Amino acid sequence: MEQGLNSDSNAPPGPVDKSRVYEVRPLRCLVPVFPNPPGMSSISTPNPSPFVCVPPSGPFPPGVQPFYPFLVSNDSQPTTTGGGAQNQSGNFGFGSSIPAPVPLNSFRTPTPQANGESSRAKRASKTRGSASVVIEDDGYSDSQNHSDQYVSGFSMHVADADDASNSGKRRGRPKKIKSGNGEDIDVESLVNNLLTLYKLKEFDDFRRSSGDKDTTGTVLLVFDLIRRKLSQLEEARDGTTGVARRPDLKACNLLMTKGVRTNNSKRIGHVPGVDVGDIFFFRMELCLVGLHAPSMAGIDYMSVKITLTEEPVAVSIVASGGYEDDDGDDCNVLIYSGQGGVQRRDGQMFDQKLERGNLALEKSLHRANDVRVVRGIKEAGSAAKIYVYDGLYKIQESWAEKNKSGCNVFKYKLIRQPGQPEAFSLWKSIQQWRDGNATRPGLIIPDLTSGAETQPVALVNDIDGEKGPAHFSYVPSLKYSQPFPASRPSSGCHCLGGCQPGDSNCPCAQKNDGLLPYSSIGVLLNTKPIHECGSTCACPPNCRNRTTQAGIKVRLEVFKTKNRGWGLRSWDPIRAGGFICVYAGDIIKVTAGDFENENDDNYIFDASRHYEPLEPVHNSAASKKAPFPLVISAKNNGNVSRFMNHNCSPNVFWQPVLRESNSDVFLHIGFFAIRHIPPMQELTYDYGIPAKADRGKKKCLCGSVKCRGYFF
DNA sequence: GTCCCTTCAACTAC
DNA sequence: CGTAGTTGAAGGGA
Repeated sequence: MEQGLNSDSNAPPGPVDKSRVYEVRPLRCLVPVFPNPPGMSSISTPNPSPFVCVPPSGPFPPGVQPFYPFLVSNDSQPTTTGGGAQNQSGNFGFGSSIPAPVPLNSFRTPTPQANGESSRAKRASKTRGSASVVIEDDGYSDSQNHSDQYVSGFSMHVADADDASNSGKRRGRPKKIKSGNGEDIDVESLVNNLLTLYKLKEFDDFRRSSGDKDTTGTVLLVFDLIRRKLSQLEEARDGTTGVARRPDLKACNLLMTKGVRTNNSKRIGHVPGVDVGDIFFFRMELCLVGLHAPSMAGIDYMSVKITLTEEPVAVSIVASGGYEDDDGDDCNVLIYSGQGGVQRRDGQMFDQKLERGNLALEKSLHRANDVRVVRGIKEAGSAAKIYVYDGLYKIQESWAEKNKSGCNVFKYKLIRQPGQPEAFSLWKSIQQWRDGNATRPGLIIPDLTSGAETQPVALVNDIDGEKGPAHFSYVPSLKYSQPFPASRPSSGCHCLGGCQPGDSNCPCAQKNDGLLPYSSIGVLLNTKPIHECGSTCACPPNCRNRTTQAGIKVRLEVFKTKNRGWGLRSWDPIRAGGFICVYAGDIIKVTAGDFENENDDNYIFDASRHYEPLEPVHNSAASKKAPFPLVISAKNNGNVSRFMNHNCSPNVFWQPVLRESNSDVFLHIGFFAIRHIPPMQELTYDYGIPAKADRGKKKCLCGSVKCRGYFF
């Protein structure tokens, strides 16, 4: 299955260790031994010896000791005299006694029969499905208060969850949600509609077991749509506090029970449809695409049959800072702690055991199979954790050491396999650029906006010697001299603390079908033209219904592409639905009629063009019907969006954003992420096809499989 | 199949 | 902003 251990031509230089023993016979016949004194990390030794396997009775190579750290019972180790690690936790050795062969599964935890009473008590206190809330807030913290008001039709609670006490009774999973006026809102049908829309009804076993980019993309997309919809609906109910609400779990569960998932079967190595560098915002997303199956656990493993016996091997890990891992400078090295050793309830620590994931990692060390690594990143200033698929690693060595509580912890040193795209290391680099600890290579200007935006926008060229794009004036927004006329006069809202999702009296929410179009962190929830608050609204500038007015929130850079001139990309990860920027420039047309691009202006935004429906964006074709003919030129005046290139498979789309005041309507163009966009991935959108598509046609170099071959 | 257990979540409250 | 407390879902294993 996998190549031999030392066949890797890219292995780091160093003497080949002939003492390594690679037994074909089952490992249970071998005893792992460690070359270093117990408790000492081999990282710190000048010439670390590799982990070796020898027969349990010896002979041992010089400097190695038998490793029996966590013996749990005497009967599994008949010849020891010390009675196991509990009695001699400071000493991994065996003094003068040499142990007899012990199967590795002897290290497994004995079944906790003695704890029957406590587990019974735990069981009795556990109720199920009794939360009074089913539809959730958006996954990210909302600094604004929930409204206390009910919104008719959107306030929800679990239909059968009137009993929140610990009665001990188990309840079935509620499938329906009851609105405030007693009307059932069927989440099932909501989900079913989405599945039909995205053709996930006929999800076959092949797609389920083995994915591709389309499949993973669609599954993640529908997950996020459900999650966001649940959030939006829940926000519209009254603000229940003190209830842990997890739309991510519910969205995942809905999909899982319908079999909408991919890469269902575990595998060693890459997962089809997931690229190195792809980012995720929830652990459940890792489950759904088969990158990492456990919903919480850090180590995923599978059983592999070797000749007669089966043994576990690790397939993926999530390194998320849950244990006291060393955070070294080398992004290609990961020191990973084994699992267990801590009681989640009270934080009590005890020795880790060579079982489950730990055993699998140990086996994977010997089998030298690839292990996928997902890095969890906690961004400063953000409560959110982001997961980055960092590609394939191999386990180089393992050892045990004592943690701060004096308990034994397994450690595994993983080495990133060479030849993979930058992923986690890129995040580290960006962090350095941001902190000023390193200069962005190829940096020309730190901020080409000269402070016009809330975030600096770097100008970078690490391709050739060109010093920048042709001159233009940076303007952060669209300046109207002549707004569009409103069909009916609009009065602003009176939401002094900002528009709240539960406020049925807010006229701005009403314009958006009663639901605010943005989540609390500015993620777009709608697929219709957005009605934002305008100048006659009383809400403050940080109102969430002014998301596109608040300016750019991500750190962007304008960079020289290889073959498509200048482009735009982001240092920050961008969530699906996340706001990026508006299209700024000069309005050159606000009246009906065909627009003729007579000056071969390459910086035209034309809302009246035809746009192919974006499969990933629900109802995108309908939403692209801008209510007014708007043509913007960013040739002389513009913002970052003038650098966004065309792509036939874009990762950004635009939405009409309407801001009304009295009898005036100001139409703006907001750009949002179609899917999660990792840092430094070029931001592109579909330029669309003008009504007169006979001139100005340009050769498209987007390189996507769906490339039309040209753009305008 | 069921039930129980474990688990580098994600949230809210203080 | 740290952390303590709360509620969890999936999958392994018995």
